[in-house]
Amino acid sequence: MDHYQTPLDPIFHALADPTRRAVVQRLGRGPAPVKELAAPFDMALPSFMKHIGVLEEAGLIASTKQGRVRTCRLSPDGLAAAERWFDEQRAIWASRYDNLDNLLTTLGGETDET
Amino acid sequence: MDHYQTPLDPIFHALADPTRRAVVQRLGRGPAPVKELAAPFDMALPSFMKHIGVLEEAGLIASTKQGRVRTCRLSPDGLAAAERWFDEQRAIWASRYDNLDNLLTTLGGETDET
DNA sequence: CATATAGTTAGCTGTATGGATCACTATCAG
DNA sequence: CTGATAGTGATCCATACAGCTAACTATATG
Repeated sequence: MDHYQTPLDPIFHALADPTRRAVVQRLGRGPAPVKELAAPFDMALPSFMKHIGVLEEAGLIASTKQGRVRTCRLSPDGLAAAERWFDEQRAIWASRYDNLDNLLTTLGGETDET
Repeated sequence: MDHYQTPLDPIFHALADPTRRAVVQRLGRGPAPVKELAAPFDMALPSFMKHIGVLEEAGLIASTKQGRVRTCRLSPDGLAAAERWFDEQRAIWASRYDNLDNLLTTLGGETDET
């Protein structure tokens, strides 16, 4: 049961770029062909395609080619993996505050919450 | 109304490295001096300090120096900013499904919004 | 068939990144 | 004062990254 986790490095790396985050955001509204995705950006197509490649490698998007058009869509698993990491962190802080709370409680001898 | 938002680029970039994520995770359990943070990693101190620098620049951690010891602690704002981005994305997907729902409803001939 | 469209492949380039070393400062312990 | 400890600062190096152009393939379309 190895719970094979999506590697976070490429996911966060992919998200560390405004162009790529914008693409993710746009795809959140639904699938789109590369050409349309590229339109808002002042960038040569090959350069833009690299971003698509990075996103796809990271498992954040998926794409299929039909005729000469490649359509991209969001693949929520990647995002979910990243969110999971944040959840873990929050769990850690939480347990820390619990401990602090326990400590204070122990020291104070009484739990007064107001 | 500029709502000066913490820039996401450096935050995600900082998180795109296992060493740095590990540091964040460790600091989630409470503050620690650099030396202690560096211990688990097989890396020269100056190299490790760069990671600390990246995290601090990104606003993910803060540090203060007392005597010759620099103590680092988590600064939750950075993490929060990143999480906020995920929240936005989820909101977008959600509205998309809403639209799909509306569309289907419209096609069905009735607008029912509970 | 001729041409436009949508990607793809293959380089090239400047800058950033992650690592190392060496030399240095500043503090604490005897 | 002497030495050890905890960071800093200043390079240096190899690799990765983000952008470019130019040339190519493959699919529509007139």
